[in-house]
Amino acid sequence: MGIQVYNTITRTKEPFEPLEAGKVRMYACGVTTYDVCHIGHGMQALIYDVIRQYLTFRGYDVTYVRNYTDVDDKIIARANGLGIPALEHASNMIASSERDLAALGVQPATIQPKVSDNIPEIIELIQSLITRDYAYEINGDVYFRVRAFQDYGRLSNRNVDDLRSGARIEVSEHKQDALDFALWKRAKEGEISWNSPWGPGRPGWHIECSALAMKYLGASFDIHGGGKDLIFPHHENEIAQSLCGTNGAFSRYWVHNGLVTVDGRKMSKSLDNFLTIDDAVNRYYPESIRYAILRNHYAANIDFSEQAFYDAYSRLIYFYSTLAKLDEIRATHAEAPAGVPEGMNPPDLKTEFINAMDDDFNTACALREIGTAFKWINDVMGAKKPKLKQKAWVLLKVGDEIRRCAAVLRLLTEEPAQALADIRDYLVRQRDIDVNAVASQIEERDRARADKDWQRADQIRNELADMGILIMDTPNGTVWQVQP
RNA sequence: GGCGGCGUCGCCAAGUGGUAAGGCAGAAGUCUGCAAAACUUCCAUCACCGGUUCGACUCCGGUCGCCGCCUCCA
Repeated sequence: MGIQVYNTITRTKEPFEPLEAGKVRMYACGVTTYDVCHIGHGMQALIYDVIRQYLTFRGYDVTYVRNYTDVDDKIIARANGLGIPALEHASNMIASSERDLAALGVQPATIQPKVSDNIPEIIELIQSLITRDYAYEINGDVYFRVRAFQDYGRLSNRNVDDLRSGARIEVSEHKQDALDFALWKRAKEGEISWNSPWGPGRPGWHIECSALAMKYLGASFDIHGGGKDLIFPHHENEIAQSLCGTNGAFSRYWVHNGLVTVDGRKMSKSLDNFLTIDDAVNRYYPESIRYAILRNHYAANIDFSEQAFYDAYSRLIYFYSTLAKLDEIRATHAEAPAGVPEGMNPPDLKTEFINAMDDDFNTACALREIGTAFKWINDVMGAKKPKLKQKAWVLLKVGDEIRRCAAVLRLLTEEPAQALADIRDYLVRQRDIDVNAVASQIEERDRARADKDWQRADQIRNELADMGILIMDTPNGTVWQVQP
């Protein structure tokens, strides 16, 4: 059936067909770089990274642009507070954001342009809007004439008269109409500014995304994404500016991700209920955060709780433990036999994965299919029927398929033994567990077991269990994991 | 007030006009010295009330509750 995408502008799921065969051009709104990123930003970045990655997996040549809005009121205010230039502060925050996303395991976009590097393009677009009479200048400010654009409100399903009745529209004596929004803001005392045909100033919000998207992707492109909270006014305004300022169609598909909530409320700086990415990756194994995000559909809000991360740990331990067993098999059964032994029915993971992801990037269903494949491996691995020698090759093949699919989701990319050790370290730190004490307990238990002193051995195991330590006796000795 | 969305098993979470994926937790079993891990089995009728339909959790109307946007926001 091909890829289906839910398009906000039509409020339906549509077949995805890029403008240019084999190529996808996509844009996602990045962050305004005035402060460190919280996991809501991390979730947004991960979602579009995964969408990009999936489209690549499906054979498209993807160009993915994610901007940095590094010129903005809040940046200026914050920088003034710190006593440093606005762009310097923005640059610090960009660096911080890139460190955060790297730590989270999110890959950078193809192009990550900054507003401050693209002022001429912005001015040019504003100029074009003025020429076409969609914008006007007053005292060094330039505003977009909202009522001049017939289709205004189409994305967010609003009509201008409803907006007018809204109580909280900013009043400005300069605007011709309360709905009009700023394209260019005249510089105030001591503010960072650029020269323009309307005097020194800086871009308003919204215009940068239009200019950057069209500069790097063309006046018409395929996908535009962002958080649900940007639908209005940000994306609505982007559409207005872009369509009115050029002859292009701007974005064809509008994708909006859900938000991270805390106790049901949106995570945001203003509510002061945010968890920064930096804190999050220190507290939780980063992949567990990615898992916790991707087990939901991207458009759903996610309410993070400790439980969400424990669930993620359980699954990751299961996944990596299985992969670790496969690694052992690989080490001892390298050769590939002729084919699949009689009676074995390995899952066609790739097909199931594509079916799941084609349906509006349903990562929740994709993870179910990955889980099913793992279960199959464990089932076959534990079975006596085909000898390991015969089935090893098939097991490894399915394992490789799992890793290829999971990699699209930015999951299971680590070396299994290392991942298991790292997960344990995270849990050890979080629970404040004394690793040396655990080790000596286990040694003592091993001695008791060697003496067949089962009572003592079980007593120690129970003590460890009370601390949340799970003991596993394997042919290669006793290993332990922290109960998530 | 306007616009949009949500309410599915104890918890998390998919989904569909034809009698509800998956995960966590729980129960039983296989395995094990005993466990753990792994595997097997069991575990919901989809907020409420109407309507359309042969048939709705899925469509329509209403009620209740929650959330987002309309101001900066991923």
